[in-house]
Amino acid sequence: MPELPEVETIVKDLFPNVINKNIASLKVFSGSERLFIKHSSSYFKKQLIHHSINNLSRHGKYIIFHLSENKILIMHLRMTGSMKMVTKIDNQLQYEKIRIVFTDDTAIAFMDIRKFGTIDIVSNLDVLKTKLGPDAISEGFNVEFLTSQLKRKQSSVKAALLDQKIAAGVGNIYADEACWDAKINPCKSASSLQKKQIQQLCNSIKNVLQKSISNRGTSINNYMDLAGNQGYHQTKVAVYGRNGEPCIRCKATIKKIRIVGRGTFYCPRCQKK
DNA sequence: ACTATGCCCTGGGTGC
DNA sequence: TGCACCCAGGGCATAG
Repeated sequence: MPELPEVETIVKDLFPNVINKNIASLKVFSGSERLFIKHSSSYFKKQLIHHSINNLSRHGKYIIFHLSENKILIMHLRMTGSMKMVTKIDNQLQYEKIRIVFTDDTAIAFMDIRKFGTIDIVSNLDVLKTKLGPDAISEGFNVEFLTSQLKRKQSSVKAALLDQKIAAGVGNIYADEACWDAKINPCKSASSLQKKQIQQLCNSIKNVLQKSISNRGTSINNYMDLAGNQGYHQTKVAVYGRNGEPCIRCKATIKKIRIVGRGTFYCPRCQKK
């Protein structure tokens, strides 16, 4: 599932392939109906065609295409969305839902097995600002901000880390990895963390995300990069998906529990409550 | 206002 | 081998 490091990898790879290109057409395949709930596919075609991509950015798990005439295309891959660079004439890929074709006949194919992915066209980024806090690897995400947020949270640390208004881009895998790295029990009440623990947690979140970015993301489940290759970070995870296996720090057995409906992995010895 | 829960969806895994 | 069932979880709507 693409979280911040996976989306970051995709955006970095996508950049040289799309920047300053002009959109010639939008191909819409069957099974893409959910993508077009907010607006019709013809609306999207009208909005996109003849526009150029001036810039590309990311906030949390959202991919942001900055188009000419101040139009903005926002994509979210959710659980199983992926993209691949193809050409206009390539056959439809498996699970391909839409294809954005450029005037040089290259194209972005958007695939999605479970159809949870979303696209939207907006005129400014207000829609993201209202639902997202600072990006977890940005300067805005720091000890002061995290402290102010955790203090007033009436939930577990794990639930707080999954809250995109607190740590935009952190998902289930990196929330668990960060808690393990900071030696904090994910069940612990967020508001009960000591100053030192919050400092450690903030550092751990950034370190865990940056390490994964340098490994081109974690390929557990369906994540693939723009070229269809897996990341390398799945061999580096400390707890996620390792229930029953020994903790790499203290050799105790990793446990799996559920917190706010999400599978949560932790070491009961070095992440005491 | 807040937090928790169910839902969307499909492929892969498990157990009978 | 077949088939029913369960699980994975991001973000949203809804319930409490």
